[in-house]
Amino acid sequence: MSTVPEKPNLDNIETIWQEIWQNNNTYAFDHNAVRADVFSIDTPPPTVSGSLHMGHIFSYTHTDAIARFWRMRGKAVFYPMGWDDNGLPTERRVQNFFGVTCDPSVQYQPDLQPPFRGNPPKDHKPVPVSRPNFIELCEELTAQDEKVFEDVFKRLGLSIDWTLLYTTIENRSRRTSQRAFLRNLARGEAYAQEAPTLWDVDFKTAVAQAELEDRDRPGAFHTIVFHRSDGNGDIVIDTTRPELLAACVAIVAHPDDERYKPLFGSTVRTPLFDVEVPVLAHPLAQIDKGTGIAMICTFGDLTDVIWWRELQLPMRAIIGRDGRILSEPPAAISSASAVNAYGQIAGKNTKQAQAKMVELLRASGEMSGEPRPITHPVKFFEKGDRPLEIVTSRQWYIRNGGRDPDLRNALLTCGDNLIWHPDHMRHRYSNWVEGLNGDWLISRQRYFGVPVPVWYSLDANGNVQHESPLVPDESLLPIDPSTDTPVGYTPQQRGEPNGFIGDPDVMDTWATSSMTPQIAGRWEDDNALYSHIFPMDLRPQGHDIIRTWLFSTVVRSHFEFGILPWKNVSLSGWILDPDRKKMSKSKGNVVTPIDLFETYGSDAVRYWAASARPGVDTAFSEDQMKVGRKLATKLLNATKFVLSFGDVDESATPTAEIDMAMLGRLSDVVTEATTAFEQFDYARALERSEEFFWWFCDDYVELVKMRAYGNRGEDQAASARVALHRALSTLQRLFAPFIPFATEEVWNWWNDSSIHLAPWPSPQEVTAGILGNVDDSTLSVVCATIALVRRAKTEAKVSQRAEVRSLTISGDAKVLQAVKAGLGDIEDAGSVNSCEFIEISGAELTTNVQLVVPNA
RNA sequence: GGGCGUUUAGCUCAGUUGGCUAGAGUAUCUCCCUUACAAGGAGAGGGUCGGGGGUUCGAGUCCCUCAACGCCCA
Repeated sequence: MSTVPEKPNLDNIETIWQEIWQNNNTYAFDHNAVRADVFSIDTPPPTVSGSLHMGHIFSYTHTDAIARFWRMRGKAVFYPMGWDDNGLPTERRVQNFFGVTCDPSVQYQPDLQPPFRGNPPKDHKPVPVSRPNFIELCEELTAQDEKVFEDVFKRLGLSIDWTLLYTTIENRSRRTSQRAFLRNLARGEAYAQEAPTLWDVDFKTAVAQAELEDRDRPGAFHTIVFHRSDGNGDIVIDTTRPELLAACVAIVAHPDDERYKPLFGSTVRTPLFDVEVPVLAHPLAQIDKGTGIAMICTFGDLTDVIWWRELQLPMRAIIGRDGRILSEPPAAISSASAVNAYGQIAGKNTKQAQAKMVELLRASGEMSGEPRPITHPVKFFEKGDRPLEIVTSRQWYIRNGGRDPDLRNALLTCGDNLIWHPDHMRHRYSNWVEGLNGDWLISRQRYFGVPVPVWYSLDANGNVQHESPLVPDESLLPIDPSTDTPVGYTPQQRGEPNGFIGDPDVMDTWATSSMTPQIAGRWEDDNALYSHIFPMDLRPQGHDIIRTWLFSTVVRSHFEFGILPWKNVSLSGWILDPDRKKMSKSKGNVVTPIDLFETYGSDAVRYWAASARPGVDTAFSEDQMKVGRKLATKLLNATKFVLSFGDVDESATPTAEIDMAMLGRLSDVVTEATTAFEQFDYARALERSEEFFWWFCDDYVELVKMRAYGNRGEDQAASARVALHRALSTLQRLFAPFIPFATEEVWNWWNDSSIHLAPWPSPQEVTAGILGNVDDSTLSVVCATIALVRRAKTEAKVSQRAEVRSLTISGDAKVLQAVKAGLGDIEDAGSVNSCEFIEISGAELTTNVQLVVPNA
């Protein structure tokens, strides 16, 4: 028994159904389902201190459509959500909100009250709090942000099982991350090393290769005169960083450079600082760059690091972690005038130091000519505002193949074995892995993150014993070495001779995010669950984080389990504004999702997203949302029409050729949509279903409408009605993954349970009971005939309702036979009073329409 | 500099191993209040498939080349 509203509409359906789904646990994962019956998704956890934008709406809709398809296919869908609240963006937000700063040396204080909750005055000096207290404040603040995110995603209609929710900073995530790290450490996959490290002087942290970006910056070549030690003249070199002259350890030219070949092996003295440095050959020196000979400093750029390592040069660092020139000169700078020169740059930032060096070199006559401006690429932290410096420090690394060809090949094979959607995205992965030039630096000199879970013992003199870190038992995780005490020590021994200290650093956010399958699947906390969902079926994500999130997850899974973390990975494209520019806040062209939900409805916004083919950059288009809204409205009205005939014997079989042919076409559509979905091509599934649906409404329904009302007798009506029912049921289910609210609404008019738990339609059920092949050409000819009648009426500028006095149809025998099979429907739909047939052998379908002329 | 992608109607895009006259939506124009739907329907016009070359009986589709745009990496 169906209940159809008098005037169906889409108002408020999001609110209504989202609450019902929540109360009925419609999307609950079945924890008892065995692996073969599960479809598991490694959902990207959005950064909660940011905001949800159209890019999120876009890509999460794609995943949701896929999740809904597999759920209807009978899979237990493991579809968790996570919030990424671990990391720098949250840290900054929390500092600004509460007026605190994190200081790992401070003691934990239970029930700490921050000085402010929002808007601290500008002159407020941040209050230092312990790392555990800081994390508590982060959790308090992110909880608010997370509620907003949750509401948006629910409004969008994501079929998440919210009981599986995780955050990347909560206890469970910290435990998982630390456990994985300790196992990496035990197996030698993680190690600490003192090494030159790219350093952001504002954030005061090391950064990894994956977080770098090149930015073109203005610079200038300065020509500086070095003096040959043997007194036989000078050598002029070009450098963009004269302020690093005091850090110079050698000068270098290309081994084939005839100009400098005779000088290799000799030495020169640096201007001002009078340090003797060798003239060396290395293939990375560029013959055509500047004078072709460069100074090597510790360190101006990554090439300096390579030269320093490969040519085994001494260390003469002059830049500190604050980005300023160190107060003490390197030991090699010894003469009084050299020390004096150094004193004039000590304490300055690099820009000030450069100006001073230029001044000094000019005064001494050791700079030739004026600086020559150039534009060159400079390394930046992707979130940073100043060029990175290179400082030497002790850092933790996880091996990633950057220094080990065997591991690199193994990880390349991992990429080869993944199924990529779209396939060409696999090149992004292999390009990245092939270009790695070092291991993955995971320590960050930050606070709000997962602490590196180790301590170090101190010897009798209080020296740190880095070579033998103290590690906690896994059962104690998560720990914070800044407040927890290692086994065998007392808290009072922290920092004392023969005592201990904690590692002060936290891990990179990717070191935790790379564990999302393990965090969501409760690895080691609930191994039964984990075995049901891992390795996962799908990792959906943006292609911008292939080098970070995707790659790091592959690395961790490779080390811990020796297998890929997922079978499939799908990459969504970018959202472009109508000018085909990438949408971004700074351009001011960002639209708020909630406003669009209000204006067009969630289904309409989803329709726009789902129309975009996998991986393709897509223009933001409100027009497309309007089309989506039309589709949803049309489905409501079509449903109202089909259900208006009352209950239908669902077990009956259509008998009219037209009806059977329509179902034959629909059955093909089901096959195509199913195949497309199985290949993760939701857009194709939608397109095929939609194309059929509009044809169904415009042609088929119009053809059979009068017959369904009973114009041609009860048997004929029954055939049309059962065909309409079957088609409707099928179409509603085909659209369910895309427009979940509207489909649930209409399904609810004639079914008791949720459409989202209904079985995905099969081609067999659509054509059940229809024996033998139905000749589709009958339907084609009938539709073509009625189209010709419509055109005649349009050309005569009369209503489609106008009567046709007589319709003459010509064509060959086959055509006429087809027309006759659907003649009743043609006459009804075209208001045709009488028909004549003219058989012409081999002729195509033609018609002659004689209209009833009004008032004639 | 290396890699990848895109280029089809005014706009947004389909077009699967080469195969009927290259399609859809949208926009534009014309007509129609028609008993599921005017938040609708019927119809029309609109394309040198980025340029050039090649393979083939046949190329939007395959090959070569050039160009523009976009992304990734160095």
